[in-house]
Amino acid sequence: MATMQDVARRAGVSLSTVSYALSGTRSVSAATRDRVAAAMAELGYTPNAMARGLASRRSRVLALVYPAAERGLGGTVAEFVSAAADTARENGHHLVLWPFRTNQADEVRDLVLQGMADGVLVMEVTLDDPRVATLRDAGVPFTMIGRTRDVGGLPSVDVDFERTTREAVDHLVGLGHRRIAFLNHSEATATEGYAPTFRAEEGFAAAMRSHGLEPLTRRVDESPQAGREALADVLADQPGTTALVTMNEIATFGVLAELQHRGVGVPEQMSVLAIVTSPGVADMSNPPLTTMHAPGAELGRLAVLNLLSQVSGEGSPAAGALIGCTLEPGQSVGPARDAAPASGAAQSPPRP
Amino acid sequence: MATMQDVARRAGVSLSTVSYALSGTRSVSAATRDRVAAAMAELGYTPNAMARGLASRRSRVLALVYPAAERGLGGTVAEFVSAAADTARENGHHLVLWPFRTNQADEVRDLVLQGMADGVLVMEVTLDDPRVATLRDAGVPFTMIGRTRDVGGLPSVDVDFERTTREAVDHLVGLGHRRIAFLNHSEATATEGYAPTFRAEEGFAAAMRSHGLEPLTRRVDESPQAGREALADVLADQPGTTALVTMNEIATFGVLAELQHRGVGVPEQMSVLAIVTSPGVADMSNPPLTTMHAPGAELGRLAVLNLLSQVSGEGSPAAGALIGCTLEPGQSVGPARDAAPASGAAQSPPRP
DNA sequence: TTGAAAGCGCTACCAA
DNA sequence: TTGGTAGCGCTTTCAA
Repeated sequence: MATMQDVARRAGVSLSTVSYALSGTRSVSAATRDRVAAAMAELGYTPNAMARGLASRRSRVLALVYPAAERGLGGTVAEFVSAAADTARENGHHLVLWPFRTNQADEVRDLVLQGMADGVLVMEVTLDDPRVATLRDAGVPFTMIGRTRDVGGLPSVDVDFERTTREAVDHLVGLGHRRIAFLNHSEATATEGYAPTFRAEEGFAAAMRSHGLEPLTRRVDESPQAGREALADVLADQPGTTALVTMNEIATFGVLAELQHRGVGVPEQMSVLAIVTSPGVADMSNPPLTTMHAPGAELGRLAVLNLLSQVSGEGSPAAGALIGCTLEPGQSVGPARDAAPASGAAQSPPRP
Repeated sequence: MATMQDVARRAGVSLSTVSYALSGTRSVSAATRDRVAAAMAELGYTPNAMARGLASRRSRVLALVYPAAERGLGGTVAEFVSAAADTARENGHHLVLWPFRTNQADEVRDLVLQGMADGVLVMEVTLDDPRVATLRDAGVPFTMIGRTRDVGGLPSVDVDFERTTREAVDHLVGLGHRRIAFLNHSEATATEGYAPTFRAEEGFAAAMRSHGLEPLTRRVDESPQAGREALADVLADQPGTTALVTMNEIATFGVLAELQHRGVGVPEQMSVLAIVTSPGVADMSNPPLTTMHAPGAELGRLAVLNLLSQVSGEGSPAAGALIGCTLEPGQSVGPARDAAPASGAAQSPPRP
């Protein structure tokens, strides 16, 4: 392997000039720069990341910690990772996914303390996430994707669940729907402190009440079968239901299958609005789903920029950013079935 | 940050003794070892990974390259990653996931040439994978998960598709099934050279023919809707079909929904055997699926051991390992519907 | 069983 | 605009 010293000799310049030509840290004449570049090409020079890291005390690696082994990695996370990796690269960094389990807080901290990474993006943050406390106490630069119960000014980016559920409800109410049910993530996610389950549920309830409507929520296991059962459950509890908001992709498949099985037309007799979805799910069903697409890419970009601003010590990172989902029209949402014929749909009183 | 020199002073020994005490590379008296350990604890010493990497010319990082941004990361890959990470850790290494796209072969190579990683695990290998050629030519240690068209003695681990499909067919034939259809991955995966699509298809055909049966295969898009359509298609083409082998999880959901919709009992009238599945899918349906579980964990372990043997230069790594799937009984496979009533199930002649 | 010291290949400061 | 050089914190050989 050719070293920087080899390049310097070949180009007839000093080692430091090669270093500066490579990093652009100080100006180098065009002529010199060309000769250095030529020497590098001729020798097939490849910089040594360890040496650079040791000398500069920066690895130029950002660690994304995500419990991939526990959760898999869906479309939304994939969009996040993709955008985060691109943003990191544009800023001269590598974005690397470190498959640590949620209970490996110390290992995550040590990554940075040992200099393998300059900072951490923490995904799947729970309401009381042990990793966050550990990183904060160790003074390790990090940005949360999601929020703990008590955000306390810590840097974070997250889906704006309040806004997303409100827009979902507003959209449906605007179409004349009054009896709307929310099919949430599972009870298991709630038990383990998965924040979106709570934030979306609260947001949905608040939005419904702001319209004078009663929220009906069900927590549903992540399986098609559970989706079918949840639909049956909802229709038994609230027979007049004309619209569903779902935040559970796999269960939504079951819901659609069960609706078809029962001969309930979508969207003629039942509207289905899938929120916080990943790309591609809309087209996995017939009719294509109307969705509110999670802002994975935007979150990834913001999270990396936030972390870089901490790592570079430049500027004060925004404490927290909340991004809403984007409504993407499909064919699974339409006017309420009794809204068109009746004179005043929005006036129809709730049943006792 | 305390350095090794600080620890040495505090323990009253030389720097090199601290290094040896830490690495165990040469014997250190118990007394000395204890004093070094105490000094480390008192100072809160954390070793510097960059310095160690520079001096030893080894990063102790294994890079797993996987196009997470393009594919997401399902249960099988999650099991693989988990086992690979554990095996790496047991051997003093980190396993990190580097989100490179399939066309970023040079970037993957540079990872190792720059010393950020010691070797590469290449996932989602296609029949003609550009990354494999690049890594081979650069002399970078790597192990494929999957196989190119021409394996040529390159280190690899893979699912044994030939064996898995044969066992699947044997199992069904043993239950009296004669008309068996295979629902494969999509045409799109075939177009991009995704090897499992071909290997499974060929294996299924060979297994069927070895029983004197005619293979019927359909390539199905990865969506529930496509699964429903594929079932309709198969039943139209081959009305007497009594069993399905599927290698397409999402489509399988649609198949089950459509079967229920048509009132076709599972497994009384139709057996469904899902092969190369990830954990959890079996329980996502009712009745629970009978599956052949992909050996993700075993592949992860073997892949890391193979790569480590290359990196350490010790022993010759096994060129290739093929692991079959494990049959996991569920309730979606049963005797052929016309086998039970008839006198000799296995003897029932194929219809003309 | 231990110590001394020569690097590993860079960055970045101090001079010129 | 360029050169010289002192580290960065460790591993590992050579000696004792």
